[in-house]
Amino acid sequence: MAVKHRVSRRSRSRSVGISDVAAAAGVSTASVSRFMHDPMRVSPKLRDRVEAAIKELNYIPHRAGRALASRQSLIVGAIVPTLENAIFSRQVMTFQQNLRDAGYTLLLATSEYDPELEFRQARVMLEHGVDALMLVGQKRGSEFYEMLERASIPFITTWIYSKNSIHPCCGFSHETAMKRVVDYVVELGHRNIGVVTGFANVNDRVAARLKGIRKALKEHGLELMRDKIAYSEYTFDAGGEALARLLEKGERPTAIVCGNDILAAGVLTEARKRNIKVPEELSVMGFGDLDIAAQLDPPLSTVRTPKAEIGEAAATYLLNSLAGRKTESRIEVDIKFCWRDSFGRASKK
Amino acid sequence: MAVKHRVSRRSRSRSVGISDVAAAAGVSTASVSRFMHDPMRVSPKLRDRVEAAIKELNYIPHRAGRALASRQSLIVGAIVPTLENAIFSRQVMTFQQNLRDAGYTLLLATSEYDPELEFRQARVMLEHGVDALMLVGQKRGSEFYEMLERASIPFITTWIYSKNSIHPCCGFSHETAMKRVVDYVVELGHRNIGVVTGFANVNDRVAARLKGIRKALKEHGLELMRDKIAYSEYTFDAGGEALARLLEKGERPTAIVCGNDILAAGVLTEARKRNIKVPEELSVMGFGDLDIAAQLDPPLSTVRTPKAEIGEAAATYLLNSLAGRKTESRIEVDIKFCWRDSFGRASKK
DNA sequence: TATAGTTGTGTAAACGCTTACACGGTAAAC
DNA sequence: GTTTACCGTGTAAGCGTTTACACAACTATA
Repeated sequence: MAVKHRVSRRSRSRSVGISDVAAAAGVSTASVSRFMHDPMRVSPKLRDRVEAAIKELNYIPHRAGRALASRQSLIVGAIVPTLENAIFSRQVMTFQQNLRDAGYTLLLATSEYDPELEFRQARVMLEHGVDALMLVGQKRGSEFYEMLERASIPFITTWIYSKNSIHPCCGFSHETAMKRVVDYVVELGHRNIGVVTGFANVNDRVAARLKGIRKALKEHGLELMRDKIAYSEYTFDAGGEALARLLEKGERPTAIVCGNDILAAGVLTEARKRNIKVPEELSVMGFGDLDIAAQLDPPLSTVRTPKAEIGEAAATYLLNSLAGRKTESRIEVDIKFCWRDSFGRASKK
Repeated sequence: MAVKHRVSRRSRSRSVGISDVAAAAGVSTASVSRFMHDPMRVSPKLRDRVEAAIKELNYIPHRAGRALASRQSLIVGAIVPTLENAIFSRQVMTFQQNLRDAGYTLLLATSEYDPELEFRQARVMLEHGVDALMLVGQKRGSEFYEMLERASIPFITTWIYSKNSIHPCCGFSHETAMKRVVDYVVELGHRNIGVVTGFANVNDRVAARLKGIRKALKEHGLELMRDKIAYSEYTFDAGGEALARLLEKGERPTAIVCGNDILAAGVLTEARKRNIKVPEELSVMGFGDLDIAAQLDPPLSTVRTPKAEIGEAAATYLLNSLAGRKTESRIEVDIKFCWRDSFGRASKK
């Protein structure tokens, strides 16, 4: 004969729940739930009553409850190295917009190029029950992919493409891109080429670009000497310093190929400081095509990468997977070579 | 005599839950829960068994369950207008890092400067049960703030500051900042000043800056004529076009004050295109101090805003509130005026 | 008129956690 | 040797949803 009486056991105030709405409208919670998902599934009479009750109570459904019961959170995760690089912030923005239009919300984390941190963040995302996950690059330990496997959620790796990639991917071949750049650079008469790049050990895209450079040079009977490579952080100043280091050693290159536009801009500034004429004495090539590239003086030659397209394609792939639609899991996007004034023929000595 | 037997009613496979771990370790779910939160609260023997079971089963706790039971999601939301503007991406990045270090995860949305969209996104965030929320600016309908009030979660508005702000805020006074800029501009001899700015109707910061400009001019007996203002989208090209419009009308200004660095960069490019010498014939002032400002030619004068600091302070405020610590809810950050080569004395005719 | 669908609704179990409360066992205090 | 306190653990209710199932009230069909 135990009379169950509800005691507020917590200090925190109970919020308005579906059962309150149901009570107020004089219907069952099931009906309210059905109304929330598709108002047309309930009778007009009931519809009005529920609608009124919801308004009256300022009811806001709680998705944690839904997530638990329906086993989907309507949250999608993304982990990118940083938002300071515009290529990623652009990608994330587009990604988010596409998710939102499909009713999903974005859970975002940055890895700061730290694999361990990336792993921890991915775990947290799984704890939050993300329905899908977007990542950057593919280089990570097997335990990472095993974890994703166990969670059995769709995921995609971005800024990377290979037609026989094991994992879903969306991007382009950095190796091929850079090879084509260097092919053309050599064609323009450059033989002494310097490289300013990010650190290859933490980043598979950097490594792939270097590989492309080496490959192109080799085909032309050239070689990339160790002292022609300057590794650098992704900042303007570091880019400038990298050029400085390159200039200290041996004969001055006639062309500098950079890992991204930030570095290239730094190189440009440093060259100006040193009164080295670009492109007459030194040609400079960027990578990525940030919006600023065309605003620099001289306008920077670079490789245009479709940041927004990658974000959108990644979202589309994941949404398709979630909806059970079959889609291509290896998506190649187009890049475009933008030859602007910062790059010219090799100066004849 | 109804024997309850568990039937898998769903196609989706049940994931490993706390009760599985409890069963495997031969303890109660309560103990597992206690272990998860503070391993030292359970005996060593139990600790080992639970630990083993967790590893064995690859148990990943499900935060939706926790959120429901404990009434906190460990998620914090942020809504910014866009990530394309580096000031916001920088802010968001720092915000996220600080949250992460405190065990929270970031739910991110963009409003695209659309109040209605911002409202919808905020609602979704509340549905997701965010524990706190970061916003940009203060201009929004009362129903927005009422909704937050009802949810009774801490929130903060950023990029805005006033010592008698109703809402918690973190930023600086755009009005004062711009007034000081223009005070100095006038001091440098400029009388004919053009303004290139974003659209004021959607954005309280833009409006405040314009107010500051007007105030400064008025104090010096000057007035901002309508045909000296060019409204523009936040892109390089639009900034250039805005300058073009300004130049079409009346006497050419000796100085252009811009609402942000993107616009200023566009102005710089357009001036170069037109062979207008900066700063000899035309001085240009930006706002915000993006990293690129110093890389432009000539280096852009601008107002340095502490993007990262705002993100961090916002996170700190919210985390303090969540922890029940008292903190200042109106946070003013410092700005700095960077006078570089793009700005000089007014040319004497 | 009897039968088979169809439609709309309610009931109640489940989702994976947390936590108030109860309880037994050991240690400390008397 | 009793009393008191504390500590570690288990029990079970509850957090706010969804959804399988049952069932009643219709409508269409034979």
